[in-house]
Amino acid sequence: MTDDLAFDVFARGCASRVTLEHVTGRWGSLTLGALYEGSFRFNELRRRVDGVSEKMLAQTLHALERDGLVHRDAQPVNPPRVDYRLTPLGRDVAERLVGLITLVEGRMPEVVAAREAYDSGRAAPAG
Amino acid sequence: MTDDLAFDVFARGCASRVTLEHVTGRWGSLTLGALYEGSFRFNELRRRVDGVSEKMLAQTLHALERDGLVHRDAQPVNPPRVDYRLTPLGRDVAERLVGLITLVEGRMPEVVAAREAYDSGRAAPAG
DNA sequence: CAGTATCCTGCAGGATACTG
DNA sequence: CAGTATCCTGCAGGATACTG
Repeated sequence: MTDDLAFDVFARGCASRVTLEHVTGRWGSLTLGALYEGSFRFNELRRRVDGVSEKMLAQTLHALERDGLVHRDAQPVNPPRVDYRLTPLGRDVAERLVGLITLVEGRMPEVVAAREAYDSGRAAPAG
Repeated sequence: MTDDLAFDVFARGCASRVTLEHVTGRWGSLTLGALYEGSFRFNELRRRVDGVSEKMLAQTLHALERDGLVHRDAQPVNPPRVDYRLTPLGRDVAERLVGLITLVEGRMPEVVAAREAYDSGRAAPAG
């Protein structure tokens, strides 16, 4: 019974699935990664989050803000100035995310070796 | 300078980006989560990974196997029997993934509260 | 600057049928 | 059982133009 918990928790936990997708999704993870470095304005983020479009960055930031991971600080000046930064919750999440990323990064030699073994096994099967 | 490292590492590290997407993607994360519980056959996994199609499970397992995260054990019997389980590398990655998931799961009350605050702020702005 | 609105397209991924 | 092959569709997400 107990060994089902860890899995069930994210296979069925629908509300958290949505948040998890915001966190681990392509733009979500990159945005959290960028904000882990500090506070940035919208267009600074656009430059940091390589390849993101205006639309997707806006959409991503809304999702993360709504989930309480990112704080949006809009200063009532002209021209507008809006700063984004992680909330304490966002920082905790980003920390774990960066930990996962760092682990995978550090193990890429193993991954690359596995890929080569896999590909050569396929190219010349059974030998 | 040093504060750029953690971010650059995954913004630009293309090879790892691909692996990261396998790990954090919808079916990849669920499959790793399932295999974190133990070893399973193809159709057992289909039942455990809720909502996955044959095609996507096959595709996901290939990617994870090629990355060296999952081991495929095909026994030469009839009818065929194939067991999938995590490699040591896969286990390390799944551990961090489950850690991230567990963190988000545990903090969902905060997320839900943030959403309610966000939504009511939108419904009745400035108040 | 910090976005929103609209249009459009490629491809993730589902459904279905078939195979060793 | 453990897949592969084919067809098809919805929507993620890009491009472009516009706004407070």
